[in-house]
Amino acid sequence: MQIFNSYTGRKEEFKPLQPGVVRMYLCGDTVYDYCHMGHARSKTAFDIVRRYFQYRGYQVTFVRNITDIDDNIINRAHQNGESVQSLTSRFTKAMHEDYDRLGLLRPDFEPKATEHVPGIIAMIEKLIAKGYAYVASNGDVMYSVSKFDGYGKLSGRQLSDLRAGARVAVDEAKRDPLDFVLWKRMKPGEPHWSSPWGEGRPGWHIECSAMTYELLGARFDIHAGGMDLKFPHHENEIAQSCAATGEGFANLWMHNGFLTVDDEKMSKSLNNFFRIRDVLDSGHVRDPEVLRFFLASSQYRGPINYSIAMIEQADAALTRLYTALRDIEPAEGYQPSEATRKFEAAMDDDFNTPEAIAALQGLATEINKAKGANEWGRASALAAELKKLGGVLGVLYLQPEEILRKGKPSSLTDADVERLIAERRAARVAKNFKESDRIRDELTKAGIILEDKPDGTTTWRRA
RNA sequence: GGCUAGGUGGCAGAGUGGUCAUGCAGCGGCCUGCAAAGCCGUCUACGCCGGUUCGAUUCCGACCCUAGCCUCCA
Repeated sequence: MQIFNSYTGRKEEFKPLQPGVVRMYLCGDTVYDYCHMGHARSKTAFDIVRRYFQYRGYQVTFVRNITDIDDNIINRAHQNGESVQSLTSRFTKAMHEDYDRLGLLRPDFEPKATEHVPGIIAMIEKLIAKGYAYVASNGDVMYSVSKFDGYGKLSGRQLSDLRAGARVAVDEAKRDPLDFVLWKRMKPGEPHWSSPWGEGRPGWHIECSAMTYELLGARFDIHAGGMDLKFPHHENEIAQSCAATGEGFANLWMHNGFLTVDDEKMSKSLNNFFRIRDVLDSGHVRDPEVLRFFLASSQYRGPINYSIAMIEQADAALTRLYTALRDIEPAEGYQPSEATRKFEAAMDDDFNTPEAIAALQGLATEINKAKGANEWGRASALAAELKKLGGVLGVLYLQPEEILRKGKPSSLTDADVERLIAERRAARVAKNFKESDRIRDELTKAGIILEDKPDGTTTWRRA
């Protein structure tokens, strides 16, 4: 398997630290609001990575953290007039609901920053002891960026460039404008923990370093997250972890590209964001699988532009796959066809999901041909293969009829549809095509698409 | 300004030094009472300018454009 390593800037052959085992860490969310489509993009991308490793026979340990203490959380809780704890537990629950709907596998470990404060403190102590950190004049503990030789390597920056580009006013307490906070001294009314530097709370970057160390050890295979985390978050993690342990850190860095809206980054600060739940409940998404399929339709490192039109394209493509699976019982076992080879070759090449999907679509064509030729055994074997490969992308889990009969809100219930189809059938038997076409028009207007089969029966689906 | 990605046909989106992505949409055909679904076929694509080459969308160089990061952010 070739994977693009953000740290070296090129594709590399994947070599796990331990044969047959993949240990990976994905930066999770700060739980102070509902998850948006950008979160969905990142989480889905690495859910597919995880599933593919599993498909390839690796034993995967997947860690995704929850940031449940930071400035945004404290501010939001204050605005809402609720406790930090109440806010974070509310949005953690909402996050799980959204991610479950998207079919994301739950992480093996989902550490919370507030539950790892002792580990965080221990790591900061180590950094101070080794001379990488200092207590600033305002009582905060800072990381001294200039002490760490490799600083800037991940994001391809020089310290001098960073200093020149720094737009923030120099903080008096910092020895260097690029130094960042490891431990924040307590402010009145904020959650706090005891530490050797007095009451306070952890900075954002240190939690990931501490939690990866506790759950995965000093060295692990993959550290993943969104592009925007590359600098400064991941750069800082590297500085913290490498300095503290002296053993190195993640073997490989993976960063997903952004989800854009109107070709602009979607983000909280631009106020152009779509929540996952709002999109799923918008009436444009037949089933959350459509959203997953949409997200898988472009390679994880590139941008993906969100719009209703794109969702509809994904819906059409997914409908085609499910249509192929209709009326066949997937075989128990099967001999992998050329499609599996293509799928694996695509996924082996840095998780090229669009090309992998092309392999799925080729399989759908083969199934349809087999059906047309009445080769049901072959169709059944291919269907099993299609479902298996779809499962790696997290799609094609549903019964075809089930998903095809979901659709936009309609004035007709399933029972109404069945009744009208029966009436139409009677008219057709009587060769009263004027009447049968009238009924079909009525159904079409209600968003119901009919498909007559050679045996006289009719199947239907919603547009 | 610095750094990093990227510019492919109506839309989305892979890929490749010299026959094919794929899906949707369009067009023609088969099938159908007619449709739908399906199958077959089809459609002047590779930002601009140079260079290397027998041959470049694919390699090299310049340029233009877009997005992202440099500040919380998936």
